Amino acid sequence: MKDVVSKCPIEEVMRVLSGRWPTLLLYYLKDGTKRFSDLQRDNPTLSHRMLALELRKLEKAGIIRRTAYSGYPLRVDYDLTASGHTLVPLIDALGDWWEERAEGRVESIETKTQKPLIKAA
Amino acid sequence: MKDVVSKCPIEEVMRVLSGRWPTLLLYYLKDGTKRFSDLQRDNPTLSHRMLALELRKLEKAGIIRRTAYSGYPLRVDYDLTASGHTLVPLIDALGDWWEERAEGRVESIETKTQKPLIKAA
DNA sequence: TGTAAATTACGCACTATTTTGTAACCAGGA
DNA sequence: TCCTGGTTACAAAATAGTGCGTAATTTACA
Repeated sequence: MKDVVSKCPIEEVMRVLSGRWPTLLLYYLKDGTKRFSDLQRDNPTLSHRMLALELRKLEKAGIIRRTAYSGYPLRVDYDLTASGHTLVPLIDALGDWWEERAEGRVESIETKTQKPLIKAA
Repeated sequence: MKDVVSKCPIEEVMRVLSGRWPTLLLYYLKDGTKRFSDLQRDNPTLSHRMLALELRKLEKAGIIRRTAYSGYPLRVDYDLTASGHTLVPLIDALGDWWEERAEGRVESIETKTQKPLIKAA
């Protein structure tokens, strides 16, 4: 992650979408506006720190929009931008691809050491 | 990464595609068969060990195929499976999406601390 | 009436966990 | 012995979790 200038758009999208949370958040948000605390409740295994970090990242990437209201008890809304909405079907397509290619597969993605198959030349 | 059974296909694809290397390797391989050493040469910033690990992961995910030949200076070929090939355009779509949404943007993805905007309720 | 407590969305410092890099080693064949 | 592809052990680095602090206003309660 030393490269400041990355030439490839794919590398850049992946930098934003990599990890467990970005796509998950995308999914919680695609149905409408949510508050920080909603997202926390929706996913208890995501720490508030991570949530804040991921939300910022997605915001900078122009995928979500953050709206803060002055007043107490404090309130901040998050929702998808237009860009964010166009992203959803692309991610869906990946999910569909996975399911198709997973037909009949039982192997998990766990990395176990395995003996390589040897084919003759 | 405690979840052994992940319900969501999107979560699973992202587990495979997350990080710098998977999509990159996909790109090096989409033009045809490559050997381990080719891939090493193509991307010098990717360590020997990482290359081996990523290749295994992609293989288990059914994206690439590994073919080992018994014979002299040892030789192993990698190429995309049929599934792998159908994945390429989906990743391309993400790249295109990024470029479109990036129009006119100068902001990098660097995470700087920034004061939140306050809107009135 | 005064004051303490609760509320919400984080920031910060510190720790734990995971991922990645380094380097050394291994196996099989000419 | 050298070569290729790969593994293992250990170190370094990146990433994620924990828990406290805070702001400004309302509510709780003696």
